[in-house]
Amino acid sequence: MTEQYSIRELAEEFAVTTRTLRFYEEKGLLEPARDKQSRRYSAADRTRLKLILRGKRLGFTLEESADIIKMYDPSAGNKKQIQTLVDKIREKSELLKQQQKDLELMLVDLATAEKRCLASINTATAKTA
Amino acid sequence: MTEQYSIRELAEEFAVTTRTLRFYEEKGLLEPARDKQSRRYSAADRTRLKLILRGKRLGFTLEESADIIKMYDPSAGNKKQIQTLVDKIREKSELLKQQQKDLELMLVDLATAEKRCLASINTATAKTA
DNA sequence: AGTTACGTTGACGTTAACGTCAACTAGATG
DNA sequence: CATCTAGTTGACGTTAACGTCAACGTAACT
Repeated sequence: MTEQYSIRELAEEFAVTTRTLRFYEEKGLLEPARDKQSRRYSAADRTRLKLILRGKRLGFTLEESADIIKMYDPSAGNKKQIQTLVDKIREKSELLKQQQKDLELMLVDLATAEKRCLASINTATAKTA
Repeated sequence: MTEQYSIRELAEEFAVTTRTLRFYEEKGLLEPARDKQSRRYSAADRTRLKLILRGKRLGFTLEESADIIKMYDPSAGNKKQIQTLVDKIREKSELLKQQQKDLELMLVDLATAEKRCLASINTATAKTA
């Protein structure tokens, strides 16, 4: 069957515009086949889109997402290229760990802030009551 | 004592440019005092900058960071405003949790990719040896 | 007085990631 | 046949977050 998707199907599924999908193609992040004129997206394209959007949610640029996606490609170049990739992966991991720390801190802060807000509401209500 | 910082001191400490600090001020994120002409940053300004940069690392826009910083302000408005803030906090928390999931997934993926790369290097070395 | 260091306010330039037309094609349908 | 409904390719517009001058102030050395 090798599932196929029209540009609109894929766009709707991931809540992006068709313009976005064409833009990603321009940037070399997607390479859909063609049915005459129209683009036909494969399951692989769908996966790549998923990875791109996950990268976006984490604040990666498209170029960075492209790099990350390349890491999934088993046909990576020669020894030096591979080593470079490994180094990049290590860098990314460090960054991600930092982000996790930041996230935890912020979650704690937000929880504290929420408690303060709720307390403030109660006080206000008590006063008015 | 109430520590004070010049624009350059603060910029260097956080590895940003002075332009960035002035830009944040334009956007209402910082409000340094003035010594004649020059800006004098307080410990509070320093903390806000820290929060802004933490937000940046997590992919928040400056406006979003501004909102988050407001949550730290105990003098938050009336009941409705406070409730709105609480709602925002909840939304943020959900987003952050999603990010954590994304991060974990990506870290797993990167680890797998690294193993593949290393294996690939070994194979290549074995061949050449 | 000259220059060196640090600061200031405009104001225009830049990049990423799309948005938003316009003008066109190709197939399906009343 | 006309008119939807998807799709296409330009090409210019937009926003955020600064970068990059230019032209100037001031305070301290030397």
